Amino acid sequence: MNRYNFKAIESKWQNFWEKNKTFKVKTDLKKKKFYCLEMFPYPSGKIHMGHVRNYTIGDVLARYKALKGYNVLHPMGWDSFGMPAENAARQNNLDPKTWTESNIKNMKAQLKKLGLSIDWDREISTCIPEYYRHQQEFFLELYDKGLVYRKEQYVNWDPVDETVLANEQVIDGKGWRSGAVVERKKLNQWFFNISKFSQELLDGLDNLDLWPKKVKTMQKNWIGKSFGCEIDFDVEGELPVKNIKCFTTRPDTLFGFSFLALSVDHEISKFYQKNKDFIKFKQECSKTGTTEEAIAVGEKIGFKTELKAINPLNPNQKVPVYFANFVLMDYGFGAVFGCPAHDQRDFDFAKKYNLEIKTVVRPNDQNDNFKVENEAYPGPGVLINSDFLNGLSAPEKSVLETIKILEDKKLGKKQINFRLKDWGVSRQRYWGCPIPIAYDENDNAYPIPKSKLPVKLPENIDINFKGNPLNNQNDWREIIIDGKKLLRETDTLDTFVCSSWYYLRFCSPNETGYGFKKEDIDYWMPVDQYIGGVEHAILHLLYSRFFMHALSYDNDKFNILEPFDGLFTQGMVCHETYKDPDNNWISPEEIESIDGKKYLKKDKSKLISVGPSESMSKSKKNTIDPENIISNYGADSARLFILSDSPPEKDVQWSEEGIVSSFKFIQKLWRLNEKILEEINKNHSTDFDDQITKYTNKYLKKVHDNLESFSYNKIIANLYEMYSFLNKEVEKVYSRNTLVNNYQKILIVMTPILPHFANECLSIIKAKNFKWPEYDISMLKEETINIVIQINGKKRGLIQSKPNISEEKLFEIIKNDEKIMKYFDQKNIKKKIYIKDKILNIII
RNA sequence: GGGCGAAUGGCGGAACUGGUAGACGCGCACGACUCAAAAUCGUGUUUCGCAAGAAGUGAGAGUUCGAUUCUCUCUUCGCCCA
Repeated sequence: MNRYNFKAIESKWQNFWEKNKTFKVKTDLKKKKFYCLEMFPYPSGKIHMGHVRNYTIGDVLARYKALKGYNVLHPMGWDSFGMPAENAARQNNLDPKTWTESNIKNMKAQLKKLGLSIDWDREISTCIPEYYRHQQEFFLELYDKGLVYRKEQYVNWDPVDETVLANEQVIDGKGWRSGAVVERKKLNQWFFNISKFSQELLDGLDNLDLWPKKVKTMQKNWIGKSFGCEIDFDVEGELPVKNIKCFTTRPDTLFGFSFLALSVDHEISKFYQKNKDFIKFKQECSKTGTTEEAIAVGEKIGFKTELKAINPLNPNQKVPVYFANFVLMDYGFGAVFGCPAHDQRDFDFAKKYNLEIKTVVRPNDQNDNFKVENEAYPGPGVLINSDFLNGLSAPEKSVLETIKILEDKKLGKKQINFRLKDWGVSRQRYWGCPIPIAYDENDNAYPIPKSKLPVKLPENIDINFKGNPLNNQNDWREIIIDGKKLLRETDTLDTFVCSSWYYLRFCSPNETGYGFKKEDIDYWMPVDQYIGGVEHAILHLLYSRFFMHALSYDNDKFNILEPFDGLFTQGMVCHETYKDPDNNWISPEEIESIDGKKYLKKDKSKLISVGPSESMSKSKKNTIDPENIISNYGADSARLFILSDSPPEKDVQWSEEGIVSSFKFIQKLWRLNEKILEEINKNHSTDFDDQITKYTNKYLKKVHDNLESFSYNKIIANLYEMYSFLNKEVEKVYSRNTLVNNYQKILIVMTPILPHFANECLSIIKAKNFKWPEYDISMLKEETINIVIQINGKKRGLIQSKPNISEEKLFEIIKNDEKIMKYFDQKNIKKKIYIKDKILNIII
């Protein structure tokens, strides 16, 4: 008996697929298509277990759909612009391009060893001019449509990386990569007008039935539609200001009004430009970040103006107007009215400046004497101390009612507000897609004519230049357009722009005239199944959706609004963490077990403590290198293990025992294969043929159902069950044809998971041109069924019977069953509940 | 603080629309093979109990003939937002 030689067989099949271009596809209108896409990787150097999981899940689906007869587009590419390349280049004193290219080469070789069914002829890389030139074209298209604009804005500035960070890249007030405390800085930036599509992006979610609910909720919250009211406050004072506009979601709390707060960038600030105290105050404000979190957590500070604001519902009430650090210019109108009793920020502010705190909402279970004391009460309830609004239930009724009153008196109007802000796409970085814009000496922007695209990144730059090396490239910066001497933009595009349309490029990877060919995207788009990590739930997915809206806008030749029909978010790969007595992280490869419980460092020096299983990360050293796993156990073992046990959407625990047992199981399957090959040549009978055919049918149905519902872990369980059935049964003599037929079907449905092993076995039994075997519904009927007998809902027995048995007949059988009859006396039966062929519950 | 989700043996996890809880795997125990070990194969494995039996799906209630599944309250954990 031969041991299964995975090394020889896996490389044999990988070479076969490559040589025959098995997975190469073309646009073919006669065939139904399936576009299976996994999020493309950043070429960081090596693949990690997360990639193995992501691409295995996708590959199972792609191979399944191909066998089902679909024309399957399953491509792979590289999200190859971005900061790590620049950082690595600085460290190793080489250029980002060289570093990136060599990483791609390595990772491609690693991915090939996984045996993925990828059409490598469609490989793309976002950092090459053939890709990003089309991105520049899109940028100019959006520019022409008015969806791109430039404005000066405060940004989150990372002083270490010398770059701008998106709000979501700021974590606890610090840069997500550098960890430096983030500052506020005003810079000229390019923006995509994503907020123009807020409502459309929100509505679109309702039709994405094949997206996880969780992701849709997250996007909904991110877009943040709120319903409220715009109120015009009259003001008095020495400044030439008559009124101030505010947006509020709680106009019903107007009677609790005790101050009005302005953003330091509010136009009224122009009257204070020379006031030293104000300048100092403004500086103080810039120390708090721009995130909503930083504002909520940070201390609330204010600068009192000489203005007084008048309560529109109570003209006798006049309250002070402040500049305050918790008011942002880009939300609402940069002005809010303060109601301390029912908003925590306002409460903190009022406490600090000794302002009135008037309770105007009481919780439903309190009486009208309720008073806010130590913290604001933002919850629902009933309006009190509010004159003609008293008694209204808050917030639903009271908000609507108040808006109506304000509208009638022409003091305000209903308004919808979104939290979603425009997408700042400028990055002060070298390794990104150049923005195709140049400026004259007055800083007027000129788009680079399309005939001059691509704007190529200069090579041979001085990567050690502090800040953005492009600022140092004078030869490159200068450009003459229409006889005018201009200077190029040196900011590059956020890499999220590159990944916002790459799935279109996969449809026509070699098209030179434009980013894609219409007939290709008409055929392939949308992506039928998109698979990736949940960490991209908001940004990447929202930006991609926006990009399609933006391309479709004012364009009758492009009408894709939603790029991803189905979305699946897989869980992370976790591993136990290890520490030595000095509290240093220790990698799993450096330790060994003494008795299965205690661990020592391999040099026997130190006892290791075992920590909780956490998602694999370099910093905690709990990573497992897929390359070692593949060379020790083979790609099929790795695929089998990564799919087994945990459902794909949940985190999976990596364990040494697990991968070893997957490896052993493939060896078992191989021995079974040899056994079957022997049996095929033995005497033939047809006595048992029905039995194996029926079993195979049931198995096919289970695998099919589990494939369709992404329950890949259950397919592995089915596979184990199938093994033990066949291993026991195969020695019964089956007729040759029946055995081969059924075995072939079993092997075919194995190919998505164990492509090398199953294809090898299929070729041994000379199976050719096979398709996905459909199960036969008529063969799924059971001949004997089990009926549970319950007394008062408790299981007391099990009756085997033919299907379709009547209650009377069943009861006749029970009467002769002592084991059941001892539990009750027939005279005491109150009621019998019979669910046909399933259960009989006798109530006594 | 808000939103969403989860909780089932020693562990990962099954259980279709309410109908045999614990499939399958890991681990563990015992047995076979072996001088021995590894590998392999077989048997067993929710808990208590010799057994008959009883209890049992985070806790508590409710609906139901019947609840892991539905409803309410609570606890813990995870993720996202703040």
